[in-house]
Amino acid sequence: MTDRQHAQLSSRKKPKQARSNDLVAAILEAALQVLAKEGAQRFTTTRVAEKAGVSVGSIYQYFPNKASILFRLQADEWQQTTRMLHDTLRDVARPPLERLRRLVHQFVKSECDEAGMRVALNDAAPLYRDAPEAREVRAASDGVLKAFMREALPDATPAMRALAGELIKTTLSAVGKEFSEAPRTAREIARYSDAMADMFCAYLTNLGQSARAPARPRAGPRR
Amino acid sequence: MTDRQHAQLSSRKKPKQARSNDLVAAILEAALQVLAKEGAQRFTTTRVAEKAGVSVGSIYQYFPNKASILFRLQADEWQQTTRMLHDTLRDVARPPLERLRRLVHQFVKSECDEAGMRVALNDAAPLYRDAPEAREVRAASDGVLKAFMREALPDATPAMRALAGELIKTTLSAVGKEFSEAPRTAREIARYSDAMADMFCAYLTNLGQSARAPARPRAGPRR
Amino acid sequence: MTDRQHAQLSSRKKPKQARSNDLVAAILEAALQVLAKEGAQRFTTTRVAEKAGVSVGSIYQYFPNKASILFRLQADEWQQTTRMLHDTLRDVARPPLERLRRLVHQFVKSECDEAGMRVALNDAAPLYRDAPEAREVRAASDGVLKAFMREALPDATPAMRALAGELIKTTLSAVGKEFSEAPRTAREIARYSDAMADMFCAYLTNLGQSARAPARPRAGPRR
Amino acid sequence: MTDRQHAQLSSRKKPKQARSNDLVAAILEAALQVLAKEGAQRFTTTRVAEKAGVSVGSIYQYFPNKASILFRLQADEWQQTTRMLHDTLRDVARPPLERLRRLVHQFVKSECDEAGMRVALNDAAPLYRDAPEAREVRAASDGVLKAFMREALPDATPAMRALAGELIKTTLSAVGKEFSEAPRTAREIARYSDAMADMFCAYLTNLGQSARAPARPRAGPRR
DNA sequence: CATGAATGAGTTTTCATTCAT
DNA sequence: TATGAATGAAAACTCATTCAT
Repeated sequence: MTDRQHAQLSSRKKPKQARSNDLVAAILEAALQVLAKEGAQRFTTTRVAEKAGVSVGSIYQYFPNKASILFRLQADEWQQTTRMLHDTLRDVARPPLERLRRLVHQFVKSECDEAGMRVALNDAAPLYRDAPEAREVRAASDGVLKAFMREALPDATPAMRALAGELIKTTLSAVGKEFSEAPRTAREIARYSDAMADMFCAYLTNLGQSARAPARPRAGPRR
Repeated sequence: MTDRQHAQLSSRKKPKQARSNDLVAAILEAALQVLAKEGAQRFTTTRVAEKAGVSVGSIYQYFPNKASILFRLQADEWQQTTRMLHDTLRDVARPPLERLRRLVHQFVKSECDEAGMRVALNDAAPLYRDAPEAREVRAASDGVLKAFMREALPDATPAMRALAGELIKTTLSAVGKEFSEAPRTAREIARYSDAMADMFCAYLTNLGQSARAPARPRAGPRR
Repeated sequence: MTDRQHAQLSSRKKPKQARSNDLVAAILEAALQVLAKEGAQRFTTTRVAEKAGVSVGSIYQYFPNKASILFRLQADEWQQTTRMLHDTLRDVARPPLERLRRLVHQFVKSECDEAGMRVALNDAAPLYRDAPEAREVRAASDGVLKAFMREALPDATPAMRALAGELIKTTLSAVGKEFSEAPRTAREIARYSDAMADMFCAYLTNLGQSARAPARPRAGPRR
Repeated sequence: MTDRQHAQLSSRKKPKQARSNDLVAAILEAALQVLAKEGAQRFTTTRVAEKAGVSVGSIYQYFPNKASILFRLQADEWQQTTRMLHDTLRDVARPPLERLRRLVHQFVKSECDEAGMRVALNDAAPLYRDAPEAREVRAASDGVLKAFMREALPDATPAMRALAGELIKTTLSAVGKEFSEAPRTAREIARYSDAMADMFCAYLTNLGQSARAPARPRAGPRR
C-alpha cells in the first residue's frame, strides 16, 4: 500500500437544530437504501442525494466526504452491537455460558437482518477502515468482554483470558458476517447460532478445566 | 442489488501455446504486485499491463475483464488452500484432531504471509464474488472436509457433521482472514492458531461425546 | 473575451450607521487575512464570513458579489498609493528628482510589506480588473503626476511629458509588484529602489537636456 | 499561503510518434484559442478538448493536469522570448545600446501580439507559477543577459552589473506585460518602446560614466 | 437586518474497454 | 496476435448566491 488518504470522517458541523438533525437522518437513511439497493460499487454521493431528495451540496454540508457517510453508518451499527453486547453479557442473573449463547443468537440474527446492506457496507470498508476514528469505535466494547471473560474463566491467567476473548469476539464477528452473506431462514440462523455457541461453550468449559487442573491433558492434542 | 454485471470470469481462450502461458503468468504475477503495492482501489488494468511489460490489449486477449484477473488470483489462492486441506486432512497416519490442529497452523500462517496482497484481494472481492465460477471453486474442497468429519465424528448424524464441518471451515477462513489484517509475529500466529485449534478440538470432542451418549447434557447450556 | 460579467462592484448600500461601517470594516479585514493566508484560489465568501464572524448573508448585504470585496481591497490599496504619491511628489521643498527617489523607496517598501496578500490580490485581479469602477480609481492620481512632470521636465512638450510620466508610473507599479513577489530584506529593497530611482533620474535628466537642446543627440542610439 | 499543490507539469509521455505530436499540437493550439476567447477563468479541460476535437481522456494522456497545459503554453512563450534575447543581444556588429533598443521594440511588439491570450495566460499564472519547472525555464536566459551587461558596463563591478541587468530585465518584462494589456496601435507601440529604450540607455550611460569616474556625482540625487 | 442552510451547475480527473494499425 | 491511443461516462467535491425564517 502506498498512499491511502485519511481526510477526516467526523461530521462537518454539529447539528444543533432540528432541521439539521432531520437532514442528517434523511441522508443516512437514503445512504442505507442506496447501499442496499445498488451495492458499494454504485454508492455515490449523487445517488444518495437524489434518494434523500436533497442536493449534493447539502450532503457535503454535513459530511466531509463520501467515506464519512459510510463510516457513520458503520459506527451506528457498531454502537448497536456494543449495546447488545453490554445488555446481554452483563445480565448477572444468568450463568455466563447461557449469556454467551444468547449473544451469539442475537448477533447472528442481527447480522442476517438487512444482510444486503451489511455486505455492501463491508465492501465499502476499505474507504473508512484505516481511519483513526474507526479504531476508537471498535475498541469501545473491550471492557465488557474482559469482565465477562473473568466470570467465564475465573481460574485462567489474564493472558489466556485475553486470547480466548479475542478469539471468540473475532469468530463471532467474522463468522457472523460470512454466514449472513447468503440469505438464511430463521431455522438456519438458529441452528448455526447454536452450533457456534456450542463451539464457544465447549472451548470455554475445556479451558476452565485446564486452568483449574493444569496437569491433566486437554481435549485437543498438542502438536 | 439491482444490476451487478456478471460477465464471464473464465479465461477468454485456452492458452495452448507456451508463449500464451508465459503471458498469462506474467500478467497474474504483475497483478499480484500491483494489488500488494497499490491496493484494490488503485488496481487498474493499465497498471497491471505496465508492471507486466505488456500492453493493455494483451491483457484483454486473455482475460475478458478486470474482474476476471482478480478472480483468477483468488481462484489460485483457493486452489492452494484446497491442496493444503487435502494434504493435511487426509494424512491417516495421525489422529484427526492433530491433523486439524496442523491445518489451522498452516492456514493461519499462509494467510499472514503476503497479508497486504490478501487484504487487497479481499477488498476487491465485490468485483468477482457473485460470479457463478466463484461458487464452484469454493465448493471444491467439500469432499475432503466431509471425509474428515466422518473420521472426526463417526457417531454423529450426517446433518450434525455437515453443520460442524461448515462452521469449522467458515471459522478457519473468516477468522484467519481477519486475524491476518494486522501484522503479526510468528509467536502471535502460533499462539492464535493453537487457541483456534483448541476451540475446534474442544467442540469436536464434545460433539463426539454427545453423539455417543445423546442422553447426557452437553457442555453448553441450551436456551 | 466573450462574456465576462461586469455586475457592479460598488457597495450595495451606503452604510450610514456605525454598525454598518464596523461590519464592512470587519469584512474587509477578514478578507485581507483570508487572502494572505489562503491565497486567491481559496478566497471564498464563506471563508471571509467565517473569519469576520458574520454570516455570508451579511456579506451580500454590503457587497454585491465576491469580486466587489476584492475590488474594494484593491481600491483601498490604490488610495493609499495615491496618497503617498500626493504627499511625496508635491513636497515643493525638495528638488523633483529627490522627491521621485523618495517615492520609489516608499512605494517599493510598501509593496514588499504584506507581499503575500498583494500577490494574492493580484492573482484575483481577473475578477475585478475589467470593471469600469477600476479604471476610474486608477486614473485618480493622474493630476499629481502631471504636475510633477511639469516640474521635472519644464522644457518638454506635453506629449513627451505624458509619455515619460506614463512610463515611470507603469514601471514603478509593475516592477514594484514583480520585485515584491519574492521575499526581500530591507537592504535588498533599498538597493533595488535606488537602482530604479537611478534609472528614472537618468532618464528624466537626459530628457530635460534633450528638451532644452534638441539638436544634440541623446544618450541612447536611435533605430 | 497554506497548501498549494505542485503535482508535476511535465508531459506524461514522450510523444514519439507523429500522431502524438499532432495531437499535442492540436491540444496546445486549442488551449491557446480557449484562453484567448474565454479567458483564464473559463479555461477548462473540457473546453480545450471540445475545441481540439478530442476527448478529455486524450488530454490527460499527454498532460498530467490542467496546469501543465498552461505551463507548456507559457514555457513556449518564454522559449521564444529567450531566443529573441539571444539573437538580438549577441549581435556584436551593433553597439550594445542599439541592440538593447531593438530588443525593447521586438519584445513590446511581441507582447502586444495576441495580447488577449497573454493576459489570460498571465491570469492563469497562479496555477503553474510556483512549480520548480517554471523557475528553471525562467533562469534560461541569465547567461546572455550577463554577457550583454559586461559589454554595456565594462567598468562596473559585477554586483552593479547584476543589479542593473536584473532591473532592466524585470522592467522590460513587467512593463511590457502591463502595457500590452490595453489594445495598442503600431505607433503607440513604437513610441512607448522608444521611451523605454531611452530610459534604459540613459540609465546605462549614466552608470557607465559613474563607474569610470566614481568620484563625480551621478545624475540623480541621493537620499 | 441577520442568518446560514440549501442549491446545483461546474470542474478536474480516472479508467475499463475498444479497435485501427 | 500485439499494441496503446482514444474514448467518454462517471465520480467526488466546491462555491457563489439566494431566501425562508
